[in-house]
Amino acid sequence: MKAFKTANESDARGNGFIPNLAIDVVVFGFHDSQLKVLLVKYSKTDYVALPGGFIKVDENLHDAAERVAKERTGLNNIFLDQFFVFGDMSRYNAQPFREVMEANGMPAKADHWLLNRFISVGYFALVDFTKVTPTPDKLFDSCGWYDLNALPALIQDHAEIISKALNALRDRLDDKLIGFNLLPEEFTMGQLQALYETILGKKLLRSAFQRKMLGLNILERLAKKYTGAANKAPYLYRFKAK
Amino acid sequence: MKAFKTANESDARGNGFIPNLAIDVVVFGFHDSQLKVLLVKYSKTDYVALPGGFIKVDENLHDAAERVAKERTGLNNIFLDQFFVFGDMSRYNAQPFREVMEANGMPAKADHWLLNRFISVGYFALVDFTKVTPTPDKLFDSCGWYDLNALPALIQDHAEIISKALNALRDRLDDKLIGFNLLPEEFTMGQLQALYETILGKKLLRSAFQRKMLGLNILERLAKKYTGAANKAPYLYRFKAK
DNA sequence: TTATTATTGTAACATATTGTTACAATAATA
DNA sequence: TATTATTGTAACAATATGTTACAATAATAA
Repeated sequence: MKAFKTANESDARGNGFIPNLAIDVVVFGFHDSQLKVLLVKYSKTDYVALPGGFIKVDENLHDAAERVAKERTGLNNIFLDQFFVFGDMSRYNAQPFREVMEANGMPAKADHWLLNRFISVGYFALVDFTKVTPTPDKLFDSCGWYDLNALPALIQDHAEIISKALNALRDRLDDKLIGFNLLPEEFTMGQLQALYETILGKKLLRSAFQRKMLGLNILERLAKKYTGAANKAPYLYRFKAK
Repeated sequence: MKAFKTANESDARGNGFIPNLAIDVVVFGFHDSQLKVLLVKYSKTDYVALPGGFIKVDENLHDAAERVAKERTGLNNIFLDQFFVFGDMSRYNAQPFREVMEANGMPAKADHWLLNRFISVGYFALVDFTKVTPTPDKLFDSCGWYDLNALPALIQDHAEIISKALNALRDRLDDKLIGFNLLPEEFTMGQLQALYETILGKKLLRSAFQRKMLGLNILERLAKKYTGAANKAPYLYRFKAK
């Protein structure tokens, strides 16, 4: 969960928001053959966390997730998928928030709504890395990409949330063909394979991979891409929506 | 969501429970080659709903789901899986609850906590039909099995919740081998195939199905089962836990 | 201009998985 | 003892996937 977003969140009562319920969004990007995750760091402390937020009392849950994702990426039409609800008492630890609030000159009274126990709905977002503008909260955090293989220490259970998000992404990759959301509009077969290998965490055979992808009939072949390399130029492809 | 369960739920403020958040459990059973769903019917009205409940302020989410499932089935160690969170505003309709409360002599003041908007975490449970004792709430409902193919009208979005639960069950059937939770301890290959066919909604080829199941190395072959029918007696099998 | 080099696109074959047909082995009953 | 309806499994066919091989480039070097 992530605190201090819109005007009302700093209200000690949390007026206008559903209490005890948060959203955490794992925003995945793909760059330099690496999976990246968008994280925020609270100012004046070193706490690193997932982008998160709360649900307005009259807001659709999915809209709240979109709002959170849009605030941190600057993007519209983000691919978002629910994957798990985190509701163990063991995840409850208000200490980081208390410190953040105090470090930023905010009275952290014991009954402040943000210091209560929260259950959090986990979403993952798949975005085109090149289109994202990591956007910090105006008041309380910085925001940026981190390598999935070199994550810093995260508050509460946010490391576990990322881990479960990655598992969900892996599970749904073949059935739901959602990987394309991580690539730019046009891409080569090599880039697509690198993406799959990175997500699945294993090497794939080039020949079989290409045959499979082309056999799915979801790729439109475009012009060749002359990279300047001393070899045959690969074709560009575009994902064919149904 | 389901109302009026333990002492405190009838409190107009909902003290002790997390507000605006509910759990709905789709309890699946298998009987007579049919999938069954456990539903409750509120007394003095004809509203039919999924078993549901709320989360205590200091209770693990999963424990709350177990508690709800246990209250309606009488079973311990129930297989439970999260599948979706229902959070659209369009599902919000307090009218049925208002009627139920009034019909049962309970003052349904406009600010009663149960009449607020709820977001609901969907779980499905897989149980051995023969072991379940459908147990109504002491005060406000009856409880029983309904054929999945002949569901009555349900309140709010409960029909959609069941539909999504079934989809989740289908998706996870092969990967996670959870179907066995719907069968008694010992079963024949024919029963197992009937279960799979019912869940997947299609016929399977006996020969390939048997070969696949045996090839998974998860079945322990027991004694033959003499059914009294004029044909070869099938073996009984038991699911081998890892 | 003509090799050289690395990579791409695809064919060809091998292996594994799944679909389909066939048949022997029963457990009652006639 | 023959008949009947299943069950367990083999055998073959059709697909799908794993693996190897090779022609077709797009630069660069000779």
